[in-house]
Amino acid sequence: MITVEQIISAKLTEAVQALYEQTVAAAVFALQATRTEFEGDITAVTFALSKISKKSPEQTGSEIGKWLVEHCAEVSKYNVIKGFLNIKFSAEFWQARLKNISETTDYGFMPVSGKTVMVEYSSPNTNKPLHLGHVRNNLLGYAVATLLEANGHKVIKVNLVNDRGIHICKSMLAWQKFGNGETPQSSGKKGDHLVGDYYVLFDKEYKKQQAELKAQGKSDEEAAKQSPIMLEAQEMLRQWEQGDQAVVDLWKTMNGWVYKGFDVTYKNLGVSFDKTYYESQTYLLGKKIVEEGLRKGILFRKDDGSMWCDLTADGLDQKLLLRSDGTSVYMTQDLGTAQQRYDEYHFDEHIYVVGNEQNYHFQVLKLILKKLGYDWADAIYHLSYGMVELPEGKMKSREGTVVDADDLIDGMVQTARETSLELGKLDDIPEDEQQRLFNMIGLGALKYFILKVDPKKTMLFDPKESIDFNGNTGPFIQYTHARIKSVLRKAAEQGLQGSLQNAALSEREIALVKIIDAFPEKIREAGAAHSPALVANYTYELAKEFNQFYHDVTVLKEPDEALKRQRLLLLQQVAHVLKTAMAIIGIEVPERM
RNA sequence: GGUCCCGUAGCUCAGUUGGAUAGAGCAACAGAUUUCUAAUCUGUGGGUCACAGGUUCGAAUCCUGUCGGGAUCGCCA
Repeated sequence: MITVEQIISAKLTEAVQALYEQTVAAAVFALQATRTEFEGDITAVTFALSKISKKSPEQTGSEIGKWLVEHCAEVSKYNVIKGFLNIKFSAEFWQARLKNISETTDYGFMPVSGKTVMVEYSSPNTNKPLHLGHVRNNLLGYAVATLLEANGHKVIKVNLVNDRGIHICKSMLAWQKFGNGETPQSSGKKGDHLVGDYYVLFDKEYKKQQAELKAQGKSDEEAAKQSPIMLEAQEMLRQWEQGDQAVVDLWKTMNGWVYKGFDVTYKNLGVSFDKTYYESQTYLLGKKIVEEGLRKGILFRKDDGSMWCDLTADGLDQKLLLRSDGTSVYMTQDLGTAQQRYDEYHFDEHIYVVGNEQNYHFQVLKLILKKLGYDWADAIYHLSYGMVELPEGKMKSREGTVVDADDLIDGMVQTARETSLELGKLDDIPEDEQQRLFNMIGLGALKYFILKVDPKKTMLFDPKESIDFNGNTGPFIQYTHARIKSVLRKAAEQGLQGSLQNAALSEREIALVKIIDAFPEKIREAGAAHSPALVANYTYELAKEFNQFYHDVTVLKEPDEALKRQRLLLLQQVAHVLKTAMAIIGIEVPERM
C-alpha cells in the first residue's frame, strides 16, 4: 500500500514542477508529522525549496500550499508558519484510507520477499539455568525473527547450544563428588537448576582448595592451576574428548536434565527454534577453512604451529585460529558453522543475536570470511544488544546477584494474579482460563519491559521495583485491546457490526486512522532496523491515542446509526492492529482482562 | 594505551535519514466514574540534551576535542 508520505511527495513534486518548472527529489521536502499545536496532518519544510523558487520560505510554502488545495482533491487546507508548510488532508481522504485498511487482508504484513534469513539466538551453556541476560536475548531473537517474517522473509530460527567444555565438566565432577546420585526426580528440582547448583558447588570447592594452596605459600596463579579439583575437571574434559564411555554417559544424562529444564523456560517465554545445533557436533568444524586460508596465503603459521590471521592492516590485531596443538578455538568453530549453514540454506542474511561484549568477535568473523573470499560474508549481521544491569551493576553469578529467568517469570505471573484478583474483573471465568490470563499478562509485562528498549542500549532492571502494569507497559496495551473487544462483543450482542459508512470522520477518529495507517511502514522500518522496540513504542502510541478517544467519544450510545457503525469499524481495525503489532514482537493480548 | 559503544527531567526510556517552543511513563501534587472495563483519562511542577568548539537558514541529531561510564584487545565461549 502506498504511504501518505509517498502520496504527498508526488503531489509536492508536481506542484514544484508546475510553479517553478523544476524537478526535485522527494527528500527535499523533509516531510514530518505536523506538530499537534498546529493544524495539519503532514508538514513539508520549505527552506531548501526557497532556493528553487527564489522566494522566501514563507512565500514558497504559501504558493505550494495554494497549488495543492486547488489541484489535489486529497488536500483540504494548508497553513504556513515560517518555513513550514502544514498540509491538511480532507476527511474523505482519511475515510478512503480507512476503507483501504479494512479491506486489506494481512494488514501490516509485507508481501513475500523471497529472502531467507537465519536468526541465531539464545545459545545457552548447559551448566546453569537461564538468567535475565538470556531473557533479553531470547525475547529479542524471537521478536526479530517474527518481525522479519512479517516483512515477508523466510526465517529460520536456530539455537547453538554450548554443550561441551570445561564448564560442563565442572558441574559433572561436582555432581560425582557431592551429588549422592541426586536427580531431578529424586529432588524435585528443575534439571537446569540442579546442574547449576553443582556448578556453584564446584566453584566453592575450587576456591577452598585455592585458599589452602595459597596458605602453603603458592602464588595466585599456581594455586589456580594446581588445585586438584580443577586438574580433575581438565582430565575429565580430555576423557570426554577421547570418548570415554562413562564420562560421555554422565554428560548425556546431565545435559538431558538441563534440556528438559530449558524447554520449560523456553515454553514459558514463548520462544521456539526451527533447528538446534550442538557445539559437541560443530566444535571441530572450521579447520578445513583455516587450511584453505593457509594455502591461499591469507593466513600464516607461527613457529609453534599455531595458525593466525593478520588483521593489523585493518586496524585490528592478529587473531588466533588454531592452537599450537591443532585444536580449534571459538572463532574457528564460528567460521565452520557459518559456512555449513550457508551451504545448507543459502541465506541472504544471517543474524547473530549476541551481546555487545562480542562486538570484536563478530567484526573479526566477518572480516576473516571476507578475506577468505566468501561473498556471503556481508550477509552476516551481529545484532548486538546491550547488557541488562542491576542497580548495583552487572550481574555476577559468583556474587549471587543473578536474576534467574524462572524466578523472574514466576514473579511476574504472580503479580499479574494479585493485581487481577484485586480488581476482581475476572471472577466469573473458569480457573484454568484465569491462569492463562495471568500468564499472558505477567509475560506481557516482562516482554514489553524488555522489548520497548532499543536493543543496542544497556538497560537497567531493578528487581526491588517490580515491573509496572500502568503507563507505557505491556498490560496497558493488553488492557486497551481488551476494552475494545468488550465494546465489540456488546455490539455483536445487539446484532451490530462495524461497516464503512459515509459519515464524516471527526478529528479524534482521524487521529486514530492516521496511526493505524502508518502501521505497515512501521513494520518495514522496524524490520530494516532489526528493532522490535520501534513496534513496541508504536503500539503504545496507538493505545494511548485510543484511550483518549475512548474517554471522549461514545460508540454504542451514539444515536447516529451510520456514525456508530463506522466507529465500530474503526475499533475493529485498532484492535486488529494492536493485536497484530504485539504478536509481531511475541506478545499476546487478551479478549478481556 | 588501542578500538568500539553510551551520556536526554529525580528514576526508566522515546526522539535513526539535521527542522518549529526537546517528549512519554514512573514517582509527587490536584482533578475526572448515574455513561461502552478507572490496569483509564485530564492538569501542575520538573531540562545547560555531559562539557567546549565547528559546519548552516536551522544541531539532542553531523564533525573535532575534553570529561564521565561501559565493553573489548593472540590460545574462554
